[in-house]
Order: sequence, then C-alpha cells, then structure tokens
Amino acid sequence: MRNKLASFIKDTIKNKFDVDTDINIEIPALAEHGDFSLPCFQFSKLLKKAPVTIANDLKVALEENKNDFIQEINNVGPYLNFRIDKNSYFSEVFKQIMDQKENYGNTESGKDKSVMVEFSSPNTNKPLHLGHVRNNLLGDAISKLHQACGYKVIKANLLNDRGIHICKAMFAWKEFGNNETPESSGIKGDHLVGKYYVTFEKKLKEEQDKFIQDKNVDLASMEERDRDKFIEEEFYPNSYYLKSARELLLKWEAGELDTIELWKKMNAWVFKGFQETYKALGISFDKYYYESHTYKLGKDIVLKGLESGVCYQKEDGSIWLTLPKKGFGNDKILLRKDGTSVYITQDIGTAFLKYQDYKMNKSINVVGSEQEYHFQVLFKALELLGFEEYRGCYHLSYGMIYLPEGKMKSREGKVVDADELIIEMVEKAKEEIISRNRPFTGEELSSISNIVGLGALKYYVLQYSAKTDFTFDPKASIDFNGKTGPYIQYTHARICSLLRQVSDVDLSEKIDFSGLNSQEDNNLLKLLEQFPYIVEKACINYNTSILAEYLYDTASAFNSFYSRADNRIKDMDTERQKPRLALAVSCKQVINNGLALFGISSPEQM
RNA sequence: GCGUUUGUAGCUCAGUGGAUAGAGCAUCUGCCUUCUAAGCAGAGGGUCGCAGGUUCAAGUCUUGCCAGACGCACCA
Repeated sequence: MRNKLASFIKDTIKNKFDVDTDINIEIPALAEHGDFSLPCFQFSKLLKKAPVTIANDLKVALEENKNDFIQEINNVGPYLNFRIDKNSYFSEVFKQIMDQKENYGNTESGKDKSVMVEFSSPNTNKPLHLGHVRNNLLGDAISKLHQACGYKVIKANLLNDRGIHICKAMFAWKEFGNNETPESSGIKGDHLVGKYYVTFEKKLKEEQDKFIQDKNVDLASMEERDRDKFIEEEFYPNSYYLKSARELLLKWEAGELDTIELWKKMNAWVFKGFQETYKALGISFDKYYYESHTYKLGKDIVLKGLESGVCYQKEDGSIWLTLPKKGFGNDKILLRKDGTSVYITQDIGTAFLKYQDYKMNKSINVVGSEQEYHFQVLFKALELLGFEEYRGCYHLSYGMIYLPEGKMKSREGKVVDADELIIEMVEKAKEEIISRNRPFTGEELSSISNIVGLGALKYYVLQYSAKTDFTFDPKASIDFNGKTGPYIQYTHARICSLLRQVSDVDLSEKIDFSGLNSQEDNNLLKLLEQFPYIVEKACINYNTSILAEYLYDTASAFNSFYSRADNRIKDMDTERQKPRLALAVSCKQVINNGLALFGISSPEQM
C-alpha cells in the first residue's frame, strides 16, 4: 500500500516538476491526520520552493489524476496527509499476510548477499552467564533479522578453548580434583570446570595475600594503579600457582601427551555443557571455529606486511603495525620477539580464514563494547594489510549488564548463571500458569512453561538496544505483566482461543471491510502494514529494540481492539465477524513472525 | 591525561532534524456471571544533565562544562 502511494507521488512529481526523487512517506503521529503523510520539507531544496507552497501545488497535481484507492488528500501546512480507502487498504494488507503467511515481513534487500554472524565465542573455563546470554540472544536475533531480509546467513562460534584460563582450571583440577568428573559428581561439565577455575583464583588470591603480608607492604595506602603494578611486577613472577599454570600452557604448546589429554578431556566436558545451554536457549551454529586451530594464524599475513612495508621490525625482533596518528594512540604489536602471535594477530588470520571458507559479503562480530578499540585497530589493520573485505566487517558492540548491586564479576562469582536463570524463569512461568487453574496436562504444562519462561527472558534482554548498558532487575525480568514477552505471547494465545471458537467461519471469500472504521481497527491495521518496514529497519540498525517496541504496540493495539464492549466477535453474525476475524488472524500471524525473529515461540494456549 | 560513549518521568528504558516528547513498572480511579483480567479504560508525574551555537524547525547536529561507564597491554 505504501509502495503504491509512493510510486503514485513519484510519478506525479516527475510529470509536474520534471524531477526524479525518492519519496519518504511517514505515518502521522495523530490518527486524525490520516493514514499516511508526506512531509514536503524533503523537496524544498530540490525544487527551491517553500515546503508549504510545494504541499499546495502537489496537492492540486495529485488530485488531478488521483487513483480510487486514495480517498482524500489534505494539506496541513507543509504536510500532505492521505486517507486511504478503507476497504482496499484492509483487503490489501489481509491478502498480503494470507499469501505470505510465515514469510510476511520478509524482504529482499539482502538478496544474493551473504553474511557471517560470529557470536557467543566463550572461553572454555567456566559456564555461561547473563552477559553470554545477551550475546547469544543478540547474535541469534541479528542472524534471523538478516535471514528475513533475504541474506544467506552463516552463524559462527569461535571457541576460545586454549590459553592460560583453561590451564588454570586444569592445574586446580590436577591438584584438588581427585579425578572428579561430571559423571562422578553429577555436576554439568562447564560448571565443574568453572568450579576448578574459581578454586584456582581463590588459591591464587590466598597466595597473594600471604605474599603481601610477608613482604609487609601496605597496599591499602597505595594508589590503585601502583597496587596493580606491584602485584603484577612483584607477586606474579613469584607465584607458585601462576607458574604452574604457565608450565601447563608451555607443555600444551609443546604437545605433551598427558597435558593434551587432560585439556581434551576438560574441554569436552565444557563443550557438552555449553551445548545443553545452547539447546535450552534454542540456539544453534552453522560453523564452529576453535582457537586451538586458529591461534597461530595471521603470522604469514603479518610477514607479508613486513615485506610490503606496512609493518616494521624493532631491534628486539618484534613486529609492529604502523597505525595512522589520527584516531590511534600507538602502533600495534603483531608478533612478539619470539615470533608468537598476539590476540589481534589471530583475529587478522581468522578474518582471512572466514572469508576463504565462505566468501561472504558481510562479517559481523557480536562482542561487548569493551572491545571497541580492539576492533577499530583490527579493521584498520585488515585494511592496511590489503584485505579488501574489511569494508564488510562490522563490530556489533553491546553494552554491559549491571546487577542492582553493581557490575558483574566472574572471578568473584558475582554473576547471574545462564543455566540457573533459565530454570528460574521457566519455574516462575509454571507457577503463574498453575495459579490460573488452566486445564493443562503435565506435559502441556511443562512445554508451555518452557515457552513462556524463555519468552520472558528473551524479550527482556532484546527490548534494549544493543549499545546501551542496562541494569538487570531480577524482579522486573521475571514480571509477566506490561511490556514483556508473556504479554505478547498471551495476546497470541487469546487470538488462537478466539479462532478455535469460531472455526466455522470462512475467510477465503472476499470480505467486506467497510464496517471497520473505529480508531482501534485502524491502529491495528496500520501496525500490521508496517511490519516488513520494521523488520528491515531493525536489521539495518542492528537494533532489536525497534522490533520489541513494535511487537508490544501491536499486541497492545489488538488488546484494545479486542476489549471494546461493542466488539464481541463471538456474538456477531457471520458477516460482521469476518472482517474482524481477518484482522485477528493477520495479527496472530504478525506476532508469530515477529516473536520468531527473537527466537520466541508463540503458544496456542497459555 | 587522551579517546569512545551515556545522561529523557520516582525506577527501567524507547525516541530517522519535523506536527502537542512516549512506554512499562510503581502510585491512584474504574472494568471479570462476559471471545483467556498475563487483559482493558483513565489520572497524576518532564528545565530531555547545564550553558552557548547552527536553522524555517533541535531530545536529536555542533562547541564548552558537569557527572557516570568503557578503553588507551608483548591479556583475551
């Protein structure tokens, strides 16, 4: 409908003023202004006229050869407001939704293009927490949004399975583990490994406290920076625990059999644990990369950069990248004097590898905002090293999550554990359902609790735009009233319930929509029409909150429509029922499709 | 210190340079013998951090200041 109007205006402008221009059509903030509006500011530069004059002239021109679907054109100052013939407006939207069903909302803006979305990418030394949940849900939603816009999407997960962090857990397990396994202890693998990682950190802290006491240093009176420096320079080189973990890392790098064996064993525990969490969240990946395979990558590329003069070598043998003065503090080291790679070198190699594997047009990394500078350097490095595809690389940065008591800290165990959180949400959903005395069987109850609990969690996280930090309020997150996932799911369930009760009404024949002229009818219609634009907008802006907002508005519009005293559909005669049921069916489809983009299921009953 | 970023209702957050700044929660008032009340209708609540600038128009762009967050590793 919007396209039809836009091309009509475009043609008219071309005839009247002899210029080609894009048309930006808006939906008026106030319904009484009309169904669509055309702010004429957008043409004033091009036509060198005042917006109000343009609006006047254009109105005359448009009215001269107005199509029958436009009922009325009004100009209010610089705005041209259009009222669309209701019957054709409703029919067109309803027809589109019925034709496209679960594909309604999809567009072709990404047709023939591919995108890789790398997300999750956890370290394999501890279980996933709320921060990972945000990452996973965001990455998954962004993937689905791209799919809806026609892109071919590859979801990738780069597991950081190697390094000092896992060696810490390995050492603690060797020292204190007594061969404990997930089977022997009944503890989920990632939690078991995490337990030993925490044990390591605890022992290290004890050792540090003792060291400081022995040295008789008064840390409390030191500046924070000096304190860190002291610990780094004085304590760390003398730490038995750190030395032991480093030894394990060296043995791992040397390929020592026992160490590799233990590393494989513990990583396997963690992977299995992660898989369970991913499954619970309904998340899957098309491709796994492992840091243990990629950590040496990038070296050749850097050496080529040295030949071409992009990089330079210092006297000690280390290799550095020259960065532009503007925007970058210092040059960046790429290879240590012993020739080993640093973090960014691996990322350079991985970028090349990903492209070799998939030749995608876009490559998105879903990583927290604390790594923004890292990605700026990385993309600049890729550009300087001649990797043309750096243009398609994008760091989807998301903000931190605070708890009411402050920042989450994994080392201190001040985190919201992902598995526990999921269980809590599902439990809460179950309580809510039970309290409503619904006639569900045990199986239905647990299936619906699962859908609702996860819906609440996912919507809670995705309602925020990615870049904002937000405070996780356990009470609010678990609330099912107001702007929440369950509210939207509930609306869907209500529609399903209604449809079950009037299942004999046939909507396939031509429907007369002329009876739908209330505020509520029109609001809902307009929202349903907008859905494809919302999906595209959310995708372009990498912003799930746009869709979250929209879904709430749509559910809310339906509930207003539904609760009108004179609108009791069940009691109406068939001819009056039809257009209203058509609206309800359409709304159900849109809610279903929209929630699906968030990985949220739409229950038939709840 | 430098860079990036945030500051919108009591709280948590939306808000393409465009029409009278919105939502949820919380508070208050109504509505279940009724298509699922996880709902609906309504009320109160704002110096859009502060001060300048740009223009027909600024919560939105810009400069300065104030306050917070993140970053500025041969960690990842």
